[in-house]
Amino acid sequence: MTENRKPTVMLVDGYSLIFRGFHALPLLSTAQGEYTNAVHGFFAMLLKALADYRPDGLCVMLDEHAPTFRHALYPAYKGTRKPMPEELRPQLGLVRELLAQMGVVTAQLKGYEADDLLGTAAVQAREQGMEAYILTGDRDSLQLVNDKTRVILTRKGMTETLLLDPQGVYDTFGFTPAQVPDLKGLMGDSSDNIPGVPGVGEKTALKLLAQYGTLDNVLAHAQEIPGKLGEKLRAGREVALMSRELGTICTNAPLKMDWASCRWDGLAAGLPALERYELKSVARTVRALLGNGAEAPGPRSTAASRRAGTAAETAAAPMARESEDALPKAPPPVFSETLTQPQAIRQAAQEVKASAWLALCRGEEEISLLTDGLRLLRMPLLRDLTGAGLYEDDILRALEEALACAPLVVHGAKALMTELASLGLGEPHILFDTMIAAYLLNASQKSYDLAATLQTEYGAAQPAPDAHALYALMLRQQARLEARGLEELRLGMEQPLTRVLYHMEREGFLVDERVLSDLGELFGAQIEQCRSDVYALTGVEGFNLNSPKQLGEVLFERLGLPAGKKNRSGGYSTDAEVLESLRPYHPAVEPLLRYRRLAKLQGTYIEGLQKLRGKDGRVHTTFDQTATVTGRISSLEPNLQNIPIRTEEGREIRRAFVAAPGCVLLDADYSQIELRVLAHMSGDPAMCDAFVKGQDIHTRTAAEIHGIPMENVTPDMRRAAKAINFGIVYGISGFGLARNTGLPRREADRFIATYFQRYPGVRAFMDECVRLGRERGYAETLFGRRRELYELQSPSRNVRAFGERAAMNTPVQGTAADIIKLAMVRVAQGLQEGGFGARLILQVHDELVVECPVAEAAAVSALLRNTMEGVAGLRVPLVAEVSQGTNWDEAH
DNA sequence: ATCCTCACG
DNA sequence: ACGTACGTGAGGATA
Repeated sequence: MTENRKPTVMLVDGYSLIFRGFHALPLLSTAQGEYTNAVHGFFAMLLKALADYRPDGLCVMLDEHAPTFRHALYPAYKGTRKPMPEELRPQLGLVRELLAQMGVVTAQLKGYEADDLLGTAAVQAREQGMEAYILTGDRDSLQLVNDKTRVILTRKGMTETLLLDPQGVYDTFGFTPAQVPDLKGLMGDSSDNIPGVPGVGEKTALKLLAQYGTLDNVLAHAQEIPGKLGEKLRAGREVALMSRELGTICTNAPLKMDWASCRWDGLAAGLPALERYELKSVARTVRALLGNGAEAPGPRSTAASRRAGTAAETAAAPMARESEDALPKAPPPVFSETLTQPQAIRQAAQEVKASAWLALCRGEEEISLLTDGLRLLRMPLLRDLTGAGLYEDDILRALEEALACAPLVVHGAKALMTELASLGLGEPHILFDTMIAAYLLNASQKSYDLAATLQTEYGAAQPAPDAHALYALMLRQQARLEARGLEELRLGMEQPLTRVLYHMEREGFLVDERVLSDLGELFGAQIEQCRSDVYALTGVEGFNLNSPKQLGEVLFERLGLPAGKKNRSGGYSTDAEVLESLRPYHPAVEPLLRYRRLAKLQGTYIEGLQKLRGKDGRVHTTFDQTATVTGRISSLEPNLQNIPIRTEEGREIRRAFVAAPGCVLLDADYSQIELRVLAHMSGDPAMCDAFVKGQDIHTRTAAEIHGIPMENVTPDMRRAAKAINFGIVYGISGFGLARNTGLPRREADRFIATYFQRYPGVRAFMDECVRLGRERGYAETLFGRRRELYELQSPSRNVRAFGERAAMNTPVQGTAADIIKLAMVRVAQGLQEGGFGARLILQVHDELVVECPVAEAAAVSALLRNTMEGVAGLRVPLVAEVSQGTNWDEAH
């Protein structure tokens, strides 16, 4: 914002506008018979005001359907209200739904009316140096008007409004803002059933206030007022004071405004739904509004900012639409055409450019586009356009412009963005990613390609994959996401994250080839040494050390070493655990283990990274946002989430990951995020206490288990406790703990029993996870992400037991994943808004890596830490530690 | 393609 | 009596 003016926010009295719309317009309805006149009216008024005043922020206040503090004061409050017309009721939900899709923040609070939220928010805005517009049709709000708060009063014709400052209120109505409650005290309000002084109407009330200024002063002078009026005032003193109280808007409701989330740059996301409800002119207005918008749409607000920002506010209830039959179907395209002639494509590009949104489907041979006019256009794949010379540059440019300005419905936004970039085209705006939606609806699929997604959504009767099918798919998915309360996660977390990941992929991580090749030579020599040592010490030459089969034969048959476990296909296991146990029995085991370690490092990391290092000297991983059942992201080609760190030799590889000249690497790590999430979700007192006090959690656990002071905990005790804490998060078993710690099974069992005695909240939480998993068929994170738990239905007790552990682990691992995802979106936003040159380049589940110009290091470190620690608002603190270095080893 | 092994959180 | 820690991806061998 370049204007030299204070930031402004528009606060909207939602139901006031909805009622006004309902009464001002005839009963419009959709082809399916849904009434939409109030919705239409509401948005017409809202959009007009946005266009006229262009506020920086927007928040819609809604009423809760519950008694308010005013009912406690006066049970008959609003007692004369007629029941809501049946034609109106469903429209309330519709407005909420559309607002949610548009990313418009709504606020509502049990026990308070929208007026009170308007007043509270206006006061907070003022306190924070902002100005507020209150958009309403209700004159009560005039009492909120002051030098920083103005009311936009809707008038008869719906689009006609009156902007009122204090002077304007007085000039128009003959009273000051401060006199509004006094007026109510005297004259009452029949619509809210506020009594007022019997026998005193508007005329008298205004006259009294004009003469005495305030109600208190009127009452103080009641003795001197002659005649019937004086009598009425003296008799009505109590009712006047109560009526004033009823008519006074509360400005300190327990609502904390998070202005950063009060944005309206995501309105376009509501366009498909507006089309679906046949709100054509509203859709047109949205388009026009965004088209003329001076400011570029910024990153959208996030789920947590909406939730955390208004701590006492209840989330907007999505319309429940669980019935599969009721799912909306896409109307058929009005026109479908295959375009091969330059002239036709050029013309189509113009049409596409003018469209409010586009569904875009990239097939094998062609690309298809569906416009907001439901015209389906097919044309040869973009890539081919640059080839054959068939199409000229202006077509490409027209398409580029079209794709850059029209919000897109696509399957796999990140891949598309990458592809467009490779064609030299700009970055599109993403409205709806059906791949992300499919993942949120079911994270357990093997594949999320379009064919698989259509398959899950339609079964055998799936439509052919084109842009129209994509659009229909979106409508179905959107309804199902809403019904499950997952739209917030799509709009506020996953889709914004897609863009962040895209940029991280493009940035890449600089790899110092020299470090890699030096290390490769060193390892190569040592590998050869180990190999010949193994041959010499076993007396068997030339067998393949990489072959578990050959190795097993040598170790267990020729040398007769004691075989440990078998692997799944019945062969001897030769994994590190088995080899470790063989160490004392044969001198060849030592070099063999070393061979294994080094060969892994050489093959997977040294050689693997060298192959994938690009011309820019950087490795560009691909993040897969739909790969894991828990909500984590994964990294591939190369996988940068499993770069060695646990062994000294492995750690060396990290020294090859470096910052560009003039930059440092910042590495920000969440400390114990999963255990903190567990503490929060379980609410276990001891565990929460440990984190609140900033104690070392493993030491505290050891102290609890042994019933000793923390000072007396030995390193061994701490180690065991650490293993238990890990095990707890995984869905512990005595066997697993025993195997991992080397403790006897009996002792492991005892430890677990004692643990649960000390942390009863954790046990209760785990039991509840399993119970809920069985009851609902899925596990859920704090943010509402779900994982289906098919395993709990299995006839096999092993599979069921696995399902139970997943039921316990997923809420914890998944919530941690949600938290860092949100942090990434916020960090990216913070870096952009702060104008920093620093860039996010990697995420490793609880760690973020940023490449940062040296001069920005301090500021960006603080931004990272504050953002990461501030995203969630758990009942225990989140702690992020940031360190820096010129290579990744140093920075970690 | 699938298994085994092993790198990470 | 049974088999068990949660979540990933890559490389090499084997079928």
